[in-house]
Amino acid sequence: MTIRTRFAPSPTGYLHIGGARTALFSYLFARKNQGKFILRIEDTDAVRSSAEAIGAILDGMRWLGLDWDEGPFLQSERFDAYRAHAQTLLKRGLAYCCWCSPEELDEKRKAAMEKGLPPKYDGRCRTRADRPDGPFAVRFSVPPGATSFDDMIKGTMAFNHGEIEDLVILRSDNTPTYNLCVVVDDATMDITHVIRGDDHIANTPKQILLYRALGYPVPAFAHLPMILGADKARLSKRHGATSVTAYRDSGYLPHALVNYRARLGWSYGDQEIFTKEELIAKFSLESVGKSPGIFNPEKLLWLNHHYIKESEATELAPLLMAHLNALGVDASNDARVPAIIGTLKERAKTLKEMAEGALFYFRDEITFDEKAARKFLTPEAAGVFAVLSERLGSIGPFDEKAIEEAFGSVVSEKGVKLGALAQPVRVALTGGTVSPGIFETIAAMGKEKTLKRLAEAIKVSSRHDFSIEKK
RNA sequence: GGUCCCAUCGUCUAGUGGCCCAGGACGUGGCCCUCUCAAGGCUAAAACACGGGUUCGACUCCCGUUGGGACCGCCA
Repeated sequence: MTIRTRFAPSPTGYLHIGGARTALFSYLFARKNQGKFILRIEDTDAVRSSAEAIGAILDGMRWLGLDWDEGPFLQSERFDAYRAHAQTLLKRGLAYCCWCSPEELDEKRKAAMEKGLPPKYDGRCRTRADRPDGPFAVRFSVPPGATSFDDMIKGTMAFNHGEIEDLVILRSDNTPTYNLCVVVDDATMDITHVIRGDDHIANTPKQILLYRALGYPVPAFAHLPMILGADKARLSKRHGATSVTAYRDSGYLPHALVNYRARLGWSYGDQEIFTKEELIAKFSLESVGKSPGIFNPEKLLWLNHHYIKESEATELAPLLMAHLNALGVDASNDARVPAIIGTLKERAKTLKEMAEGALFYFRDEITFDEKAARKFLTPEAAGVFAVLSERLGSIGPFDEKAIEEAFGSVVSEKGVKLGALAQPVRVALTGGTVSPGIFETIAAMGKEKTLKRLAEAIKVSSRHDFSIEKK
């Protein structure tokens, strides 16, 4: 039997960081077992679902590389199937019509909650003989007894039917509800393993009852613990960016996100870094933990930085363009880009940071940090810049080695330390005191731009008057 | 309130009765390297929630307590 898993988000928002992990685990489990991974959109709530959200979810899934084998199926296109199943239940006497109004039930529920009683539907219409006019809903008739199942993550779970109310499966407007839809879909789509968040645990016995009433085999269940925010509350907008596309826009690499989330709740000994292939080969539901995990942005950042460092400059280049564009730089025809990325990989934790750090390479005019300029762009420095400029202008291949030699010669002639030369040059070229190594920076910047900047710096330094910038 | 789930460093986790006075990773501190900032190397501090059992022996098994969380919809 081929293993079939599914990810079934409701399109009421973007692909959430928590939902994406559920998707990831379902995906990994299917791939590990040479199974199929199905995508289904649970949009039975017409009011809260939107086409934009569906697009955003598909977008997020693709970006993360979670390719699905079948779907996306839309529940809104399968209403006939759900209604037919509800009719079957009605015919078999396993469901009944209910004329109670939602308002009335809502009041009863509130009253029960206040008294500290379980807010359960009293089953009033269950034995009702008459068929009054007006709209009615269809409820599943929960039989007496108890239901238990072996969760692949949490272990054996048992529920008394006394705690389960007769759930509505068809609303009074003839639309199906969630529990009916999942069961019908999972059954007819031959889903063998239902992997989802543990907020669905309480639904599971209801669904098992539905499978049985409908005569379908019951799939295996695996309930994943939730991801919480730093305050141990369920992850929400308050915890910062939570949609996967927001991470893309902030300069995260998709695999960093995948790797991070795989390790949140799952582990493989002490290993932290996994390629996608390793994840697939090593994943198992047995090694998924039972307890909820707290989302740690710092570690994600570390992983992202790790993957930036590991990536080739040429593969990062196209990704960086978008972030440069956002800062008003079009570097698409600039041949220096790979070399520039090479200088920034070690110190940019995100692509966004990298773009910001790369800005000085592209600007026509640089603005000097006032404090730095005051300290380093002195008349003495102007003299050194002139000598250096001459040296750099005469070297053959403009590479790091030749540049270092040029610096070496100036250093020994002037009898100064390298630092005393490097810092002023850094300010002259980048505008500030922080940058990649000075030789690699110069090499990446290119001869032309370097000499132009030095010439400008000589002018500024000779004057050594920054009163204009001072205001 | 009821039902259910969970519990190892601040965080993610290893650990399936002796290998553990508890290992790794992020973060934090220190040192080294060094042209700035990083990166890298070394190093330090940091945890088995509590109380009872079971056992020759419990982080590991059982019970209770406490603390977190989820669910209780004609939402999904």
